[in-house]
Amino acid sequence: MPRLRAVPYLDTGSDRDTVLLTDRQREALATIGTRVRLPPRMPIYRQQGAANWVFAITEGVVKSYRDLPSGKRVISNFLFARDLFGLAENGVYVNSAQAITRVTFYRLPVRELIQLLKRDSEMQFQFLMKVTHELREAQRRAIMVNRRDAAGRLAMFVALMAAHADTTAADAHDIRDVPLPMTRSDIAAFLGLSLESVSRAAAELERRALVTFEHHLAHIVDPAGLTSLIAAL
Amino acid sequence: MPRLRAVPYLDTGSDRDTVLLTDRQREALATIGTRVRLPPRMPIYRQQGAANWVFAITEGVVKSYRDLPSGKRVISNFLFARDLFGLAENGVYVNSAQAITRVTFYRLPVRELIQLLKRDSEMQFQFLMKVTHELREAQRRAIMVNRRDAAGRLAMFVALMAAHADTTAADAHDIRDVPLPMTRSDIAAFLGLSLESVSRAAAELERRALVTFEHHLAHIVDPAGLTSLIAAL
DNA sequence: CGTACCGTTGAGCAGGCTCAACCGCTGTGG
DNA sequence: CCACAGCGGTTGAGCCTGCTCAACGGTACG
Repeated sequence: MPRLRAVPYLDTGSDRDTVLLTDRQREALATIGTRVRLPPRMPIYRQQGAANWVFAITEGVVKSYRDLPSGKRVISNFLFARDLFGLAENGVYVNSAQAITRVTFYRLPVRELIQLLKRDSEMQFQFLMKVTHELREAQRRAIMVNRRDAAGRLAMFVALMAAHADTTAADAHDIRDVPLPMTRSDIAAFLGLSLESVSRAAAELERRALVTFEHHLAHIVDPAGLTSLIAAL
Repeated sequence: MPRLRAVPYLDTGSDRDTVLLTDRQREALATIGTRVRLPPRMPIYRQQGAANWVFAITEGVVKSYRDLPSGKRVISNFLFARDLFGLAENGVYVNSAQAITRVTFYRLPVRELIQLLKRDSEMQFQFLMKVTHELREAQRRAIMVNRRDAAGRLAMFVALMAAHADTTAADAHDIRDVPLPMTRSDIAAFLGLSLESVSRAAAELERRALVTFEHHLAHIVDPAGLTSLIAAL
């Protein structure tokens, strides 16, 4: 059943992401939606396509990207478990979406979802908090990409992925091994860098003994050093 | 009374911004809120301050910005009539806000607003659409700032301001005179450029006979040329 | 009239982009 | 079984453009 993850607008005392939705609400969503499982690299929808569904991830990683007139590809966001995706405008998706890992999500028909939200005001409020959360995250990403130096951007990216990693760890700061299921090219398209720059930035972080990279895993060697580099924006 | 402006998620047939909120809903908001008028440059709230209010602009321009540890200042957004601002996380504002022009807004107490939204599901839906709209705009801004060339960024900025300008013109593309009430420094902090680069970019747009700048007004000389420069991202 | 602020312009520097070569791995077809 | 192409990734050389530092002009205000 679908879940949602969001930091609340108002203070709730705990600084952990609040798990939204009651069991009853999750059941209602599961009832109107369809559970779908897809293999890696599978396209989910294309920009300008009719936006008939909103998607709620339960497992895996999805990328949301946009192809620009020039042919450049920008990745707006990576989506994880308990995230929503399927942003649209005037009935058409503004981005394309594609599975990165094997992914499981609930496919929710928009019109029925809207009716459900209008009937269940508490659940609609959870969705409002979720979208508000995404707006904050988008601002944070904008600040990250604002940095001039590639190493700093990549450092922030690793920290961001660490925050999204399995929350089984008691504290996000204790996470040392960060899975990076996306390719270098995806990271570049997300950070607004060339993929060569990402590669060089990774080499620099290793040279500075902050993070090591192997395959699709980043290992944080010096959390304090990484944090101070991130704070230097 | 407050209004909201948003492009809907679903197709409504018209591509104009849909004016949200019924008269009754606007009255309800005016009842719980306070109408406030401020002179230019007046601070409204500070980042990390207790987030007790959400604001709905009826007239004027506001900037929402963030001071980074390094001392750099980033402008996340400019807000216009029929915009909401006051984004918070865990009960504290994530940005600071300051009036640019003389501004009038409704100051809505968050807790009462939430209660009102939970009671009036249709109005809550309008707010959900508004935040969704802002999320799309944030993605669009991210793409704008992604550009390498300063002239292209400034061109997109002028087009963005034209879209926000008085919608008295029948078509946004017909707007030639675009007020830019913010300083060059504000534009630079918004676009992620140095203010010298903004100045040089303005000079280049004038040299290319696309836009002329005087005081706080941009005059679009060659709309087609400007559009093609913008599309070249 | 001096000061402060906004804005413009110039010189030199630095960091990221482009183009290009190269490595290792994988899947394919002769 | 091997040759080859394709893809992801790394590294190097040189260029380009935006940043920094600096000087200067115009305007508003005490």
